[in-house]
Order: sequence, then C-alpha cells, then structure tokens
Amino acid sequence: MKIATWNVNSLRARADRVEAWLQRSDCDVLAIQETKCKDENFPWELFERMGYEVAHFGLSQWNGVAIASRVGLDNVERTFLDQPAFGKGGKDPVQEARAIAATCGGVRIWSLYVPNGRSLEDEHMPYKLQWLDTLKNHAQGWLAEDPSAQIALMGDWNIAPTDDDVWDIDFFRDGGYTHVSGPERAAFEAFETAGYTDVVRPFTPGPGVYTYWDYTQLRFPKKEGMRIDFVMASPGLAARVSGASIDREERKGKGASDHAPVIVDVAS
DNA sequence: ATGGTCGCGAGGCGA
Repeated sequence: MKIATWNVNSLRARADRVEAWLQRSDCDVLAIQETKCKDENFPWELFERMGYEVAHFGLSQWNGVAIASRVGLDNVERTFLDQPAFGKGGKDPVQEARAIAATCGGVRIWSLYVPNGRSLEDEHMPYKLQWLDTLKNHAQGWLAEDPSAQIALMGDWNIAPTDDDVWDIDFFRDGGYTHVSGPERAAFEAFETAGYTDVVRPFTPGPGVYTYWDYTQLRFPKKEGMRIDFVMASPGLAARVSGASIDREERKGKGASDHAPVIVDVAS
C-alpha cells in the first residue's frame, strides 16, 4: 500500500495537477492539506472519476484538509478532541479546518495542517504549540490503549526539526523566523518521545532534501527549501514501512504547489 | 532564468 501527504495550496487551482499526480503516483491513500475551499466548492467528481472515496473538512477559503482513499475510508473524524481554537481580532474562537482522520486499509490516517506560528512573538505561536501538545497527548493515549496501533500522523507540520531541514540555518536564526525555534522543535520531538517516527527521513537523507520551497526569491531553482512535511508513524506502522520518497518533480513548472508530495510504501 | 509568488476573491490577507 502506498500512502502520501501533500499540501496542495488550493485544490481547485491544482485540480489538473492532482488528478495527473494520482494517475502516475498510483498511491492508495492521499492526505491533502490546504484545500482552501468549503464542501460546496470541493471537486468531489475528480476523486470519484479516479476511483477514490474522499472525505473533506473545509470551513472557508483558508486551511481545509481531506483524505482520499481507494482502500476504504471509515470512521471519519473532523478535528481532534479539544482541538485548540483560535479567535481572530477578539472574535469567537473557532476550531479551524486543520485535522481530519479516517481508517484506510487498516491504518488510522490523520491529515494535519499544523498552524503557522507567523512570528515568534505572534499570538499564533502559543496557539501552534498548544495545538501540537494537545494532539500529542491524544497520540500518546492511542498507543497506551493499543501499542500495536496502525497510525499515521501526516501532513504539513510547519516545523523544520533539524538544522539540515532548512537551506541556511543562519538565515532563519538571525532573521528570527519561525519553524526552527526551540519550542517548535520540542513540540515536534514530543511526538518522537511519544513513540512516533519520521518514516521518510531514513529513505531520503539530507542535507539539502526538502518538501517545500517558497514561491518568492526563486527559492526552488536555487534549491533553497525546507523539510516541513512529515509522516509520523506509530511503531506498528513504522515496522511495515519499506520505502519512502519526496516527489520533487511535482514542484517544477507552471502551476505547481509550493509543497511536494511525500510518499510512503507500506508492506502488507 | 540578470528576474523576483501565489490563491482567494475583489481589497488585503495568509503563507
């Protein structure tokens, strides 16, 4: 079974690319982030045409997560329990469309779009850290209930866990940018402590291996990217992973997302 | 590649 995660940066703008990618990647499950639409604008027929069931969670033109599967799509969950909410400009806090789960081919798939901290001092940063901590506590609990559980926490984590995961750590440190700060890295490492493993890195060692390249500043042709999209697998699932890759080709050309798909091969 | 982003949605925000 092949499972993949991809921040598509608008599903409607990327519909042709997504369809072509599904065709040639031959993946069984695709966790999508940043659909950037509500259900009423979701391209359902694209997935039907390709033989995939799909579940979507989108509340506005921002965020939005989905899971497409051709190996079953059961027990769909939108948001995780007590998922921290964010209120903009004093408005009522809302649980944003950043997490959806489904059981596909015996694996509990979570498509995650971790909040962007925006800046180290911004109120989005404590939101991001709390969001991750709450999810981690659940993830830890799932393993306590069933140590052999098949769980994939996959998506755009908006964290570069090691210095090799950005094109120039000094640029980020000196500029005071997010994604590389101590608290963010600690929040990510807490998932590893809880028993989850980045199953892609061993098959795609760095440095210089990335999943995201900013549209500006010619970052892609200059090979200036970031590794921020991850598949974190429970021990039971990690033991079955036989390969992984980052489809850097998909970042090329006109009309590409700023993220590349990340693919994991799971042995049956 | 001597340049300099996208997408949404209709102005400016978010990434």
